[in-house]
Formats: sequence, structure tokens, C-alpha cells
Amino acid sequence: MDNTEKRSLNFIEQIIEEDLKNGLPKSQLQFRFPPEPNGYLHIGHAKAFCLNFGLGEAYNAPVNLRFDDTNPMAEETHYAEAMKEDLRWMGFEWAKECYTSDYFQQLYDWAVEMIKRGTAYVDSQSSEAMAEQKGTPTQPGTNSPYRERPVEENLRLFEGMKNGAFEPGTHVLRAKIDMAHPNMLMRDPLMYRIIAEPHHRTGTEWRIYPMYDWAHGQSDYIEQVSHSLCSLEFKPHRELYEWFVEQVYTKDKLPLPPKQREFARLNMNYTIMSKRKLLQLVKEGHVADWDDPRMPTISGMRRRGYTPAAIRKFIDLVGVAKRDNMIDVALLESCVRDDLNKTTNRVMAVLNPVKLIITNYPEGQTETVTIENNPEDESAGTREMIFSRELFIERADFMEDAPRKFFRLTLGKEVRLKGAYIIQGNEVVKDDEGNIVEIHCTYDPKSRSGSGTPESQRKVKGTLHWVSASHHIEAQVNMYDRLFAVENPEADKEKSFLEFLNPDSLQVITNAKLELALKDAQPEERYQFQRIGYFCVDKDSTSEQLIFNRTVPLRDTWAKQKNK
RNA sequence: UGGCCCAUGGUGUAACUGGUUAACACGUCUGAUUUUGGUUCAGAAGAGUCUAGGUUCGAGUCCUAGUGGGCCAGCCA
Repeated sequence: MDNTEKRSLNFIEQIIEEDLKNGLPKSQLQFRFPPEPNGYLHIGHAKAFCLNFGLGEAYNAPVNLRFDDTNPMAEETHYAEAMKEDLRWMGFEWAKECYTSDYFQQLYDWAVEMIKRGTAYVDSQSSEAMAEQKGTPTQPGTNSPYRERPVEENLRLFEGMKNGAFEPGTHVLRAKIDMAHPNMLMRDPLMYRIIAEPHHRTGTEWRIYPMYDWAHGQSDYIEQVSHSLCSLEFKPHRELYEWFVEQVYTKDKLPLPPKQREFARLNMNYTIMSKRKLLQLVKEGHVADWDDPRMPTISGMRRRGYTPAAIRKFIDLVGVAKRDNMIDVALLESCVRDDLNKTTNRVMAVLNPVKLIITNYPEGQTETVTIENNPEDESAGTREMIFSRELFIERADFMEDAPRKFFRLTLGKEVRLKGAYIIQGNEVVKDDEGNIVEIHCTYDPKSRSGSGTPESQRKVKGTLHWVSASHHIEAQVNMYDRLFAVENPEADKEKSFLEFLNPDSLQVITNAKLELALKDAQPEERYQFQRIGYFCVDKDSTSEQLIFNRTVPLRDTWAKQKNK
């Protein structure tokens, strides 16, 4: 990274700098990325992992990947595997692969200590009764009748909970803090509940599972994480987080108390970030799977054709602060275009073809033209295309009654065929319903690209992409658009977000005409379809059935003109 | 009705930590270049920093109040 240009620090970096200045040794800097393996990583998580891993890179500090697996009801191993794959693809390396479940025994031992010390107790009421005693934000709660249970009884019951002597819901372990505390999280929060479900890593070894608040801070503490970064909604948890760490703090063994700080999560328009809702989209079949290219998941974006570089750049531009935000998806698109423009080869693809016949071009003749692969990168070289009498061009590139600003093919006007000749439209052939089936034109034999003739240097208003009618391959092209039709699908309190799904988020083109160079295109390869957009070969693509996914269209000022 | 957090062009972030005409990116709009209506280049519009007080020689930055928004009453994380 280029550090010569000084950029301002975000507030998290400022906190770290401050801590360093106040004596925290740089060697003690330690971060972590703690996803729960109950879904796929999405662009919102990208903010969190880019922040943490980015800090690790900037300060040369270790970053643990920690799966926060305290709830066996929702967590599954394949989610953890997918998360690791996504992080690797993004180019991040974690210091240690950790699991909160690795600390279950330690957590249990600490809980027993707290019981002995009188700061935790077993409650045996229904969840409804406890909810009632909890009070409200404006009213204090009341003490549980079990709050003063003798230590011995607590110990016996807690052990019973662990050993499976009780059914789920019959007992819980609670921290004894203050039922009248203004912060509701401090009103004797639950530490453990009984869950009968087998855990993806510990199987049936445990029958009790720690709650987030009890497990998270302690895990940070065990790993000696210096800065534990999470999103804003955990701000009220900070007080509890610190209270719990104090309960188990042992200076000689684990000297560094972790510090939780909160930043605003990323929101983006025309999509959703809720894992629950994304799961619903998958389960109800509104999208194909977690890696559907319309999903805001990392794997979906990978399949769509996004690059790690573009995603990292995007996260970098978005910044880190504490106010709620709604990022314009246009920024993300700008980042991919910027990356792909420099790195991707141009090819010609006609998505909605109409036949073009050059009436003065000899029948049966073909010739080879040479075309640059990437005007932004000379080292990308050139390729050859076969030119012939009959071609396909884009239907939208011809208009019979064209407005003066239409820089494409029309009758009586000249236009260039990219890398080949200048042609002039002469007449159209229509079917009974008035649809154009053929466009007849003539070409100027002296105007061949690169020939250096005066004719070839003639300025024409437009340049079209094309493909030979007899020398091309066909492919499926998935034209993806935003998943939702409105900026904020979750804003309407009356309607379900599902009602705002964009019905046109996927349009499948089954027989697009592609130039021969694409014959052996391999999954995940990216191309720019000249004048159309950036496309990525789908992972299910084969040489028999090529499939391309549209990553993002090119900027289109002409389309904008038309809409005015 | 309580507590906590937040408030800078359309969007997202800056502003040397109290010091010139509030900056950058995306977006928008001109114009130039261009064998991609892409890219690139040149330029423009758009905020007086939520409001009202206060402290200060000086406030986007500090204080108070108000307004607006967010979070908190899962045996989710």
C-alpha cells in the first residue's frame, strides 16, 4: 500500500493510535473477525472483515478468524467452510482459526466460579415470567424468586443442566447484577440455556450453551484481542461486556482486557443485508442459492464477476464512522468498472441480433481482421476475427427513423464496424408483421481498419460491434439487474420486503452470438462485451453450453439521453 | 415516558484535533478526445456544517437545551 499520501485516520484507527501513545505495546495489538456460521458472508460483513484484516495488515498484527458458534440450532459446518473460502478468495489470511466452542470448558469453569462467588444463579422460571420481571426501558425490573438460591443448590442445578438432567426451558444460569439497572442488558442477563440440539463441532458433549454476551467478551479475552470491533447495536452491550471480563480477569495469566468499540454497519440501497431475510430468499426460491449472482453475498458477487480488488476498494471508499448510512450501489458499480476496465479483455458479443447483409461484399468470401484486446493495456495483445458478407449486429444499433443524435446505423448514413469496414445502410427487409429481419448495406472496400488509406481514416459518427453470421458461437447470457425495485425494501412497515423484489432482476438470453475467441472461455473468466458491459463466465458453464453472467453494464450516457 | 448513540452538498466520508474562501469520492451537468455513446481529459452546479442559545479574539469542532434519526424489554448474534 502507498503510505506516502497521508490519509486521515478513521475513528477506530484514532483509538488505536491513542492506545499506542498511552503505552499499549504494538506487539499486543490483536484483532479478530467473529462471524456466526449460520449463513453466508455478505457485503456488509465485508466492511467488518476488511476493517479487521485491514488493521492487521496496517499494524502487522494477528487477526483471528473466530466462528461464534454458541447456538447449535442455526449453525452448520458448511457455512463455516463457505466463509473460509470467501475470505481466502478476498485475499485475507487469519492468524488462528478459532471457535467459541473451543472455550466451552473454560467458560463453564468460570461460570462455576461466579456461582461460588455469588454473582451467578440458576433461575427456574418460564421465559415469560422472566420477561415480565425484566421491566421495560422506562420501568425497573423485579428480582426473581430464585435470585437468592443458596450457592450449593445453584452448583448442583447447574451441573445437572450440564449433564442433561433437565429439559430445555426448565432452568437457566443468570448473572446477578441489578434488576433495576437503566441498561436492560444489565438486569440479570442469561449466561446459559439448555439446548438439546447437537452442536456442529462438539456434538452432544454439551447440553448447555453460553449466550452471546457471556461468550463473546470472554473469547476475546482468552485470545487476548486488544480491540474487539462490532456494529453499533452492540453499544449497550459494552457495559455488560466489561462487567463480564472483570468477573474473570486474571492479570498474571491473561493481562490484556479487550476493548469493545462499535462502528456503523454497512447498508446499501436496492438490496438487503439481513441474514434471516437472505436465508428466506434462498429457502423460498426467490433466488437460486446463496451464491446467486443477485445476492449481496461474497459468493454471489464472485459468481457475478466482482473482483476482490473492487470489493476492497469499495469498502475503503465507504469509510468507517458511527452514523447510520445507506451506501449507493452506484459506488460499488463504479469500483468494479474501474477495476475491470483496466484488467479485462474486450470481445464482441451480439445479445439481441439482427442480420446485416453487405450486398457488395463477394459471396463466400471471408477475411481475417485483427483487433486489440484492451485499449487500456497494450500488453493484452490482439486477436483475430473473421469478417464475412453476412453478419449479426445488435438490433438496437439500427433505426429506420433515427433522430439526428442517433450515432448508429440508419438508412443512408455511414457507420463503422469495429475493426473492419465502414458501411452504409441501404434498405430493410421486414416480415409480415413488420419486424426487421434483414438490413442491407454496402461497404467501402478501401475503408478497412488500420489499412492507412484516406478512406479508412474517414470520421464516422458511430462504431458498431458485430459477429460473422457463419463464424460465431452461441451462449446463454444472464442479464442480472438489482434484486429489488426500490432503494430500501425494508423501509415499509406494512409490506414485506418480498413485495419489492425486482421482477426483471434476471433476464436470460439463450442464444447470444459471440465471437469465436470465446469458445474456450473458462468459469470465472471476465470479459468486457464491447459497448455492452462486463461479463463473467458462470461456474456451471461448459464448452457445450457456455454461460455468461452480466456483472455490470458499461456506463451508458446515450441511455440517459433517451430517458430525458 | 427512561437510558445510550448519532447529525457536514443527492450519497458516503474529510477538515492538521478551536484557526484562511468547508475538502475528497460516487452521483449529476457541460465541453474536448475517442474505431466502445466505454475510458481519458478539462470544467460546472450543488452544503455555510439540524435549530436556538452559550464559551471564545475565533466554533463544523467545546457546553446547554431543543429537534430529527437509530439502538435497548430473544432461553438470537
